[in-house]
Amino acid sequence: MPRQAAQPKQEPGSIRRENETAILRAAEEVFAEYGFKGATTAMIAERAGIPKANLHYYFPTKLALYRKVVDDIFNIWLQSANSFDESDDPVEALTRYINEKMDISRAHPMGSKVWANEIIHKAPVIQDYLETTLRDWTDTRVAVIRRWIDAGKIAPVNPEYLLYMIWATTQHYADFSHQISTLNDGKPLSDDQFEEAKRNVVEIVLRGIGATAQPASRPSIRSLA
Amino acid sequence: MPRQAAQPKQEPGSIRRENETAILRAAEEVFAEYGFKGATTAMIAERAGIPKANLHYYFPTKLALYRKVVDDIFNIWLQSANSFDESDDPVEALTRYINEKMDISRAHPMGSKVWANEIIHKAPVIQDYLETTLRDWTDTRVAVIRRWIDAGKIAPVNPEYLLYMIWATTQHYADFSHQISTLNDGKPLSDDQFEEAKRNVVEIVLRGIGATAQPASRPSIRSLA
DNA sequence: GCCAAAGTTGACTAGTTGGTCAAGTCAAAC
DNA sequence: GTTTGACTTGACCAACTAGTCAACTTTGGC
Repeated sequence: MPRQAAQPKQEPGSIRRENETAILRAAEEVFAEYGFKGATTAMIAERAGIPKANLHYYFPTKLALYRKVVDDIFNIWLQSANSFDESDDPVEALTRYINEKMDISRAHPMGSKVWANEIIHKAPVIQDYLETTLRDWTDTRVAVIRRWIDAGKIAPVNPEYLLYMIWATTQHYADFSHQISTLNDGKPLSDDQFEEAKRNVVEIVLRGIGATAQPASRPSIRSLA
Repeated sequence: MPRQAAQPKQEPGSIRRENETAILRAAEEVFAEYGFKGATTAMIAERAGIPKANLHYYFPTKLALYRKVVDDIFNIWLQSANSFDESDDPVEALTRYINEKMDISRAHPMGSKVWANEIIHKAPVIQDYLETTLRDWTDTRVAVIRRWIDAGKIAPVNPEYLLYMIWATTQHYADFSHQISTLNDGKPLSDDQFEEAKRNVVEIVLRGIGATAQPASRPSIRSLA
């Protein structure tokens, strides 16, 4: 409730934290649905239950608020990175990674939409993330996939394009959820349907790269090429 | 050149057609890059090389212009439908369809972005397309895929989720082209790279659904389930 | 050469919106 | 009970932008 006031000495920043959280939550929704330009600070303030002037007390400009939203999203994004690295077996690693990315699409659809919006609009705010963190992350995983190929564990596919397929498909369930709902009789996918979708994605990708369904270590066979 | 004037009787609408085309081309680019709200009619007019007032002579409102852009995009979209139906063999049909969708992503990336923007923003303008044309198109193709499964030509995957994977992956090359470029040393994919990406997508999807690489008619085996 | 219809355009307006500001409120510390 | 610093908020403004308009030009047909 914004109606309370400060305990600056006792619990410094507790009101601040509470209000910032409410604003950020509202901002993520509004930015996702209307884009940066389409969103208004008045909308965000209303959804957060505070006057517009109060929003500007916590976030001096619309752009600063937007940056914070994007920043939070990117950190959630990176959390899915871990799941890729927990195993050196392609079946296990990719199963985990795809499931994790699908779960993020389910749990944070707004964040995914904001991200998609950014990329479509040529990343005016996140270009540095793309060139540094995302770039490094991708390079490392491409190397891992290449090792799997060299070890004969998966078919010789292009690692980048494999990652793009995984990103595209998993994020599609967040970014295009409105289209999916419309094609699903106007109702969002149920939990059961979503689990089925996850299984399908994992299954098609794993079979698609010639990874065995069971995580078994096969003798290393060098692939042609 | 907008500097010419009318031949209303001789070639009725030729200036009109020329200017409308220039405006629509500019509008597609600007709407793709900035979204509906972020785009301004002044930007579009400038890119089309005409004064803003002239733009409003041809398209009374920004929304009317946007609708026309979206309408054109959807028609290009539907053209890829044909490629799905030209064969009843899954390998041939899906190879054709995926390649066609990839080619559209390459040739009309702006259109794809406008479409993605619309869906992310809950389709304020195209909801009727989703509920009618796209819905019908999807239902028909789902039935086709189901027949392939029943005939044992492909593995028993969920047809909807297979289509989503194909849509997501192929459109990713348009919608996320900026991210792809950034990860590709800041340069757009070359023609060779793009062809490789196409081959990878086709290969992974076909293998992923257990379709044989060579279009061969196998004896119809009923799948379990 | 004159007319009508199509096309062109600079200047204007009304509405929207990000951001400011001054006048407050509140509660703990002293 | 007064001070201090955090927080709140209605009213306001400057910038931007979709759309209008009236005066103008161009062109082909007669």
